[in-house]
Amino acid sequence: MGMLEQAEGASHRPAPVHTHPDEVPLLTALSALADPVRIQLVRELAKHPAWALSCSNFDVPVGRAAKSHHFAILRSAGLVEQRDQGPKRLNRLRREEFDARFPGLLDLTLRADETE
Amino acid sequence: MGMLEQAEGASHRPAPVHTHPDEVPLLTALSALADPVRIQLVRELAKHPAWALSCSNFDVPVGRAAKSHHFAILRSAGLVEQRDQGPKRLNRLRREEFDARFPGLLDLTLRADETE
DNA sequence: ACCAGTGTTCGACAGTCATCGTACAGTGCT
DNA sequence: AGCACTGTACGATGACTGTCGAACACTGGT
Repeated sequence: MGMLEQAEGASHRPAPVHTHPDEVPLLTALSALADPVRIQLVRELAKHPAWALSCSNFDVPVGRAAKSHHFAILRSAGLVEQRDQGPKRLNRLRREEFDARFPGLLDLTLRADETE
Repeated sequence: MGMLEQAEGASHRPAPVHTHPDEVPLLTALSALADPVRIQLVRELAKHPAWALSCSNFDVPVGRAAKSHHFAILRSAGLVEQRDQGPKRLNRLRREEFDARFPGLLDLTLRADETE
């Protein structure tokens, strides 16, 4: 069985739980971005094309457990979408959708911050 | 004894410490707004003209001590300016200055939030 | 079938934060 | 002088949160 199957691969892994930005309260969005590690994740994510990076590709000064935790928060805030491909979990920044819900907030986060 | 007298009548009270929005890191601004009580304070402040409200005029479900703490955080985030008048401490939302530093963030906070 | 790589979950821990009650300090008024 | 009002400072407390280590689960290749 070595066929190029992408639709029904009998994935025995629970799909990541997502929340659409439209269903995210403002407080949740602000809390998600009010963390240095998560800001770094979002910024690095924005520097690459969608689905280009898996979780392990991010260079943040925390272990895998904490990294997984941060991605869960970013998902529940409607900031990141994840898709499983093989053993990896590819990420995509939800630019348009999030910007439609919270106009300017993502641009603000991505912009170079002189006063840091 | 005092020779360092202020111009206006000898205020023996320490003036509130302010931080200009230009000197506020993004993380500090987001953290300041990532709190339900402070969001409420900012919104209520925006509904009245500048210097119209003293701290005790705000109807938030916390005691005076916590309220004072929240105002200190809002000051240090460049969101609120305070001025003493008599026993009261009048407040003003730093709309223009904060919006120049973090464009759109204040509008985002003040806008009615359907998904709450 | 084993194994290396990837990511999640669990328990535990330390640090931070929001809150309270109380005490304290100014201000203005009588 | 007192007194009422306003706001801050302090200490304590409970809750939340970011972090880790270890165990676990899944995938794909050897």
